[in-house]
Amino acid sequence: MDERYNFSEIEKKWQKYWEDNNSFKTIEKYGDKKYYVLEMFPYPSGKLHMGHVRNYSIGDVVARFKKMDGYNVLHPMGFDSFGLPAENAAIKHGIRPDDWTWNNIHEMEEQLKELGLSYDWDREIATCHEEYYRWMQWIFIQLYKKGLAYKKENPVNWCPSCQTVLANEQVVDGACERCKTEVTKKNLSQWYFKITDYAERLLDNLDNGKLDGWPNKVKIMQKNWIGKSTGCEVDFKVKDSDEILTVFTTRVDTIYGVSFMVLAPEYPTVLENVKGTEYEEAVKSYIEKVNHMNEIERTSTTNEKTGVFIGKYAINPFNGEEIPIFISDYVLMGYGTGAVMGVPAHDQRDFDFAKKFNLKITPVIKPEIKEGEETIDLENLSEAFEAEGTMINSPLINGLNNREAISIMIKTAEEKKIGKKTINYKLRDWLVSRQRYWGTPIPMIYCDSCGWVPEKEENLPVKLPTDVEFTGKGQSPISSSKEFANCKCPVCGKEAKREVDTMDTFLDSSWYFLRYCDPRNTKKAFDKEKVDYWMDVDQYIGGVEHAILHLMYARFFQMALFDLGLTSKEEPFKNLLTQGMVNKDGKKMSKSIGNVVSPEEIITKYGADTARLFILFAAPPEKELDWSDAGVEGAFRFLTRVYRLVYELSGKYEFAGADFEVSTKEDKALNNKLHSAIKKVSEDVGGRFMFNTAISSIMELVNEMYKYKDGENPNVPLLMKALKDLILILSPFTPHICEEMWEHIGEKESIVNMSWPEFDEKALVLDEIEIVVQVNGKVKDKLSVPAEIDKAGLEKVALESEKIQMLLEGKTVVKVVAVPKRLVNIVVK
RNA sequence: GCGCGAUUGGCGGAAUUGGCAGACGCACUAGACUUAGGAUCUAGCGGGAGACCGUGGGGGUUCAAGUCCCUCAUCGCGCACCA
Repeated sequence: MDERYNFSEIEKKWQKYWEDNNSFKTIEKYGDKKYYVLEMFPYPSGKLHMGHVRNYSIGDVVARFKKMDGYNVLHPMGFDSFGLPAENAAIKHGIRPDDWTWNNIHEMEEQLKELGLSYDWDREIATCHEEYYRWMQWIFIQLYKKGLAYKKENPVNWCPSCQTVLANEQVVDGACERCKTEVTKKNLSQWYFKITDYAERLLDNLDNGKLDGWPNKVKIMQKNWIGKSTGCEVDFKVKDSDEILTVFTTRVDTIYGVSFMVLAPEYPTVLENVKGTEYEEAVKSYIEKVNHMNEIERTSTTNEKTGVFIGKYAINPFNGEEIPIFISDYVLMGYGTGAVMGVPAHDQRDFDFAKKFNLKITPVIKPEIKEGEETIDLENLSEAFEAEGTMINSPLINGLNNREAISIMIKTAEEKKIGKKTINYKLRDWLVSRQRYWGTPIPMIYCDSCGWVPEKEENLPVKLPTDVEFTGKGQSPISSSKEFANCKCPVCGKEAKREVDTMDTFLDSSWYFLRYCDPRNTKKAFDKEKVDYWMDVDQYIGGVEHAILHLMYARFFQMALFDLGLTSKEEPFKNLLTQGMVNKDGKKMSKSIGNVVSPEEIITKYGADTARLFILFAAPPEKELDWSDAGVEGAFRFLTRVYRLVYELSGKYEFAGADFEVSTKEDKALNNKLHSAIKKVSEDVGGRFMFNTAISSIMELVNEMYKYKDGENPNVPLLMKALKDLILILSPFTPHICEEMWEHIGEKESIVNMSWPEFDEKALVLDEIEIVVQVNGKVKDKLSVPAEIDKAGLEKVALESEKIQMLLEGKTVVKVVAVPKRLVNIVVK
């Protein structure tokens, strides 16, 4: 060991050692306790950023700790390697997407290895690899066979820049999640997954204890996204017609207050209803106008209500009243039935609409006014009254609380056969087709006689063609292949055509954690026994930006595969940690601001151990982390300090282990610090995920050791024991330097195979402790007392203190609260 | 608008069950060693001369509140005409 901390040599040396010795190779040990640590795999952009470093450092500390703690740890890494950037590179620079991707993967592998992460590289996967997408296609076919995949023509979200459709989840504020281009609507025939069949289960498991290890925030986001609402469908007859319009409402209690009906402009029978009438022109031009609006304009809540009367009337089935029917853009075709009953007195949107079109406002709920509150003039409402109250003007339910009225009205509607209880979800089926090249080909074939049929499983994979042109325009590049589309129907053998669309890359990432359990299987997607041994993922770590998309899709896949009998766990991720972003100067690191700190430059300047240590120490993992150059210096300084401690002591003392007594006060203090640190790190890394406080307790130990070694008569065997344990508990954070020091103190085996040190409860207990004496809750004195002193003894000692006696002079003691091991509080008057 | 979450020294943060607020680190100040220091070591470091005052503001519960309750403010995130 060099006198100087030569991090770059040390890190290279140990990275090579781990690789040469297969230090992190993992095999199934059935019956042994296992731990599956998973970090969200990266897209191979070619360069690692600080967010990756944070994500993988967290995972690595957990993996290394659990391994030392006796678990059989699965800690894999791979690449989510299908996706648009590869194709864009092809369009721009004429590089083949596969070449571009594999080059990036190799670069990123190198960078990951430079961080000293404890991955079992033998399990590495890349979703663009034939052996991966082959099984992706196989899974697609299983879902298809189970009735969970279907093709449908629908208006879909279309990104004009990416030249592809997008899932609802990929549209953010009316724009493409990836390129921020405004999304338009297009009518296309596309493949969907029936995720809505799983809405209830996806929702249930958020609350039934299965996902207790998830952040509440993520669960709430998913709950909102699924958007369950329970209500009632009611049939309204159209006057002078056979047509029935069914509305969906959560407030059937207000049905006597209905004064109009609104349909979505896209409602299928609208044009038919106005055909040849005086309303036709106005209705058509309104629909035209709405079609030209983008998502943001259309859904803006600040917009004044617009709409057009279509010349027809509907009949309220409860009171026979005739109400005018309008179309308006505030009613969405995609939710409920696309038809809404207007109750202006008790819904703000309906109120705004009624005001605009001078429609009747009939109050049917009377507020219960409490004393001191302002009364509400129901006859002259200035806004809708949306709170609870007592039913009025409603023959069937007058006098009831409106909540009770809801269930009675649903029952009545069902009895009269004019409606039924309904549950609606905001969640839509998952659109999985993409009109792009660099993705898994959808293994479906269209035959004029047989319709859509899946490719035979023995013919998988359906390989991506290579004779394609990348123009960035029009249809999927795959359709430019001369060979690809032509095939034989797997059922009847006639000429048939392949699907030329590829799968959304979110499918690839919806089961990769299962493939890691059995990554080289050429016979199956994964072996059930292996998956059952490793799953579920004990700790999943990644950015909160995946709270809805990836994390919901993966849950859906896991459930569907569970239903297919392919796995025994219904949920994939037992515990989830969402790490915060890495910022610089309070802002997101970005090229345009020019505040990007690259992992490479930090590793070159300080080494991977310092980078890891700083990033874990600077903030708790869930919080945002502000990059600080001074903070990195501090982390580096600490490692140098540890290194020097080992170097100095090794030159002075023998490391041979020997029995020792912990006798002096100084011995006890050091021993106490040592065992407190072991305990703290065990708890903070093993359970709380507070790496910052774990590291700070190690720093305290180092400070104490510096103090101790220069004191009088240091107890050498004790010091050596502390040094050894120090290296052990620091090793998950900064593995390279710890291996080096470990070797230096004469240990023969790699530190990754060592057991986690145990702490001694007895060492944590001090003989003498300091307790606080308060008078009226204010600290007035501190006393050193035997740790085991009881309540009465404590009280006695406190009252005998000189300082306290002086303060008590002339006052009456009302009460004394004594809490052993903590404090005494004397209440006086 | 609705739903989450946050607010603690100059800064990042700690205080896990209501029990000494400010652990640990950064920055800063003084000193030591030194030809020199952006190395290292030592000491100090919330405010106030002090009694005391201090965890975004106001109120409450309690012997005791950063922690529990009410209320207001600011910031961040998510959803957003979902009937």
